[in-house]
This record gives sequence, structure tokens and C-alpha cells, in this order.
Amino acid sequence: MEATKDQRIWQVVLAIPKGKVASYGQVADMAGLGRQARYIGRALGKLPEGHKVPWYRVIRSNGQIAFPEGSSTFERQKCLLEQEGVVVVEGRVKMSQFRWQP
DNA sequence: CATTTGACTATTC
DNA sequence: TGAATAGCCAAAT
Repeated sequence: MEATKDQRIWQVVLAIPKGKVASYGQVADMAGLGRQARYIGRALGKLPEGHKVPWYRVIRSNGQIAFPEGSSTFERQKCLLEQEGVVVVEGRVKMSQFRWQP
């Protein structure tokens, strides 16, 4: 458990503005992990319950959500995204409009 | 621009 | 060692 990387990831995810989304690759790059996008998902999955990390703002590079439809996690993510103003359809986000562009 | 397939890497248990 | 994973990329459609 390299908490340093996880913490950096959380920090980056926390930096995502409301109403926008970022891809795992983007987060990985910003966190200094480079191309280890998979580690992001791993780290987010290990998060404790009381975290304030908007993990739901993190999606795939194509704007598609990482979970299968109908899953609790998916539903939660979709609901939270819509709450932020992001439109989610068929498990994917409207790409060219909500992607966080630093 | 949107979608699908296939091949790849890195981390973890 | 082997298997699994909240991914990414490129190419083709």
C-alpha cells in the first residue's frame, strides 16, 4: 500500500472542478504515475468510506464509465454525475463537452 | 465524431 | 507463478 501515490491520486481527483470529468489516464499523468492508469482505479477502489474524493468524476478516456450498467457503483456514479450537471447516456458521458481540460 | 476489436502494460493478491 | 483488474492505445469500421 503505497499511500503516497494514493494520496497524490486523491489530491488530483479532488482538483477536478465540479461539472467536469477526467479520465484515468489524465489523473495518472497528473499524479505523476505516467501511464499507470490502472493503478488509479485500483487506488480508488481501496479508498475508505469517509473519503471526500469525487471518484465518480473519473471515467475512461472515451468518456465511458468503467463499470457495467446496473451495478451499484455505476448507478451511484451516474447519479452523482448527473447531479453535477454531466449528462450520462448508456453508460457514457458526452465527451467533447464535459471533459476536464487543464 | 462514434463504435468495436485486438494487443499491451503496470500493479496487486 | 498465475490470475485479475473502476485502463490505454491504435486500427478498422
